[in-house]
Amino acid sequence: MTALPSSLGAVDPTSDRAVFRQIADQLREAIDRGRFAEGEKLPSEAELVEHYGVSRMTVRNSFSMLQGEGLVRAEHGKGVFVRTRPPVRRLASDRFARRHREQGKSAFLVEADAAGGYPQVDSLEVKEEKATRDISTRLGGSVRRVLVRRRRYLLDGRPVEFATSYLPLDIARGTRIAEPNPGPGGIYARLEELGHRLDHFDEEIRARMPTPTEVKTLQLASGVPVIHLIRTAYDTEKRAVEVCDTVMAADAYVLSYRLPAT
Amino acid sequence: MTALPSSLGAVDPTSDRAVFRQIADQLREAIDRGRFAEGEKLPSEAELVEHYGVSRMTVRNSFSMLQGEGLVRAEHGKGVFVRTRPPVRRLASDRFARRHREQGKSAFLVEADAAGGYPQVDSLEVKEEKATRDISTRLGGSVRRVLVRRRRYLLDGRPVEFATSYLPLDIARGTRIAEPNPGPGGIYARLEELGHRLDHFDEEIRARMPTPTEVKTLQLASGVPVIHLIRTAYDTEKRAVEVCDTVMAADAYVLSYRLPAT
DNA sequence: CAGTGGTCTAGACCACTGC
DNA sequence: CAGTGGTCTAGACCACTGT
Repeated sequence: MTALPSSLGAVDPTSDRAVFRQIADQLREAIDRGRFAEGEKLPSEAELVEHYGVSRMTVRNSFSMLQGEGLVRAEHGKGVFVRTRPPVRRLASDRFARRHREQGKSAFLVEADAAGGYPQVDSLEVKEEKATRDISTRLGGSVRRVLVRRRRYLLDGRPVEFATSYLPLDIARGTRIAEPNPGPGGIYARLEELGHRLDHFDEEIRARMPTPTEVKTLQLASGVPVIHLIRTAYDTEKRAVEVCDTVMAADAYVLSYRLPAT
Repeated sequence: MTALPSSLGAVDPTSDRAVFRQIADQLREAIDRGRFAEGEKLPSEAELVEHYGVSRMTVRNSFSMLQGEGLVRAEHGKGVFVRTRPPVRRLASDRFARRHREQGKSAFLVEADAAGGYPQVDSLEVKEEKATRDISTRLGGSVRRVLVRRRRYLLDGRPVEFATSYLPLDIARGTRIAEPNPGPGGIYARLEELGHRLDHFDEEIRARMPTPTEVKTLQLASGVPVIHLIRTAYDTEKRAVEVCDTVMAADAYVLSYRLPAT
């Protein structure tokens, strides 16, 4: 018996529960009980191999489970660590309020202010494209080509959100919206200046596991889902003037909405 | 060379990209391109072992990746299949509208109507408990004990949602709310009859990987996250009258909200 | 350098499925 | 029964980390 820094028990090879699951159970419980603190290193694979008297694959299989649950992260050459919860951004339902736009603040800045982090925007791309069927439908059905604005948002240097906006060409072409920097208050402020007074936004929310591309772009740890939000902006004439497709690292966000009871 | 039903290529063992990742990439691309349709069986482990000339562990590692991404599911003794997308429930932001309550419909029934599925509720538990700090805070801070209502919702026989409601005892004790079946229109209808006219709801939304308990309760496939929604109901006197903690299978839901632009 | 996790092999036995 | 995935062993070599 090695004297592990923790008090992990033994496994029962005759149990119905697979050995690697038993080991994962014990580690998970130890983490939940605070036996291993956030950011702390778990016993190495070699230590667990010796402690439990199993092969390395079995131990790795256990770690693999815990990674899939988002409980731990492995660092090559260093060890396996209990995942720390990153600071979250709370998206309030007033984040598109006109008073913010009139103060020259874009929605992302409003949120960053609230979170107290340092906001950045990068990998900006602005171009014209053919609208997909879905985007065309959301924009009212008759839109063929759109202005596309892609950008990635970072908070304190960490990528947290990847967003793509689609606007009908007859609205956006040749305006400040078609420039990389749309100016104070963001594109919603520009839309209102162009006479499209905003009435409301519809937001659709899904959650799923990220694609490999999203894992790269958002530098996601394994076991972290993404929140996929599709927002459509409507002006007071009931016209859809923008669709924004956003993918967010789920561990960095809490969305917040207020619903009327009437 | 075996003649696989698909046209999967070869792998480059000298590449920087690990062999099991290359295999996963090829399978993922084949799936994305529709080379394997939804619900279709992928080549067996043995077939891929022979096709790529690698060991079984390497192939299993590839499958493991795709499972983590929610792309495929393995069925013991049958094979590995492309995951089918279940019908989703769209939760509209008017699901708590008074007009529905007045028609005797609970929110879940309203949604099920819209989705066209067959709704069920099971594992109902109603009891009094000590409030956690978090629940107490959400209910205004001074609440010690609460009435707790736990239930699981099923759609067409599949568990999709697990919900727990917390209500202050001075409101709920001795009323129909404390009974397993609260009657037509659900507990919100009873609250209004008791004089707590509802004003609005605040909803907090998170997404994360499920705990092992949630995997069991919701019969979740691997690679499926959960949406965690915490709703607080307020009456017209600004009092929090209920907190509802809901965990949903993310592949079965699209949440939908309308935000004012003002 | 020693210690860590990342990848891979070549087997083995088991449990589940469908014929 | 043959075919499938589930689990496990006992090695091997590699790349990355910190001293």
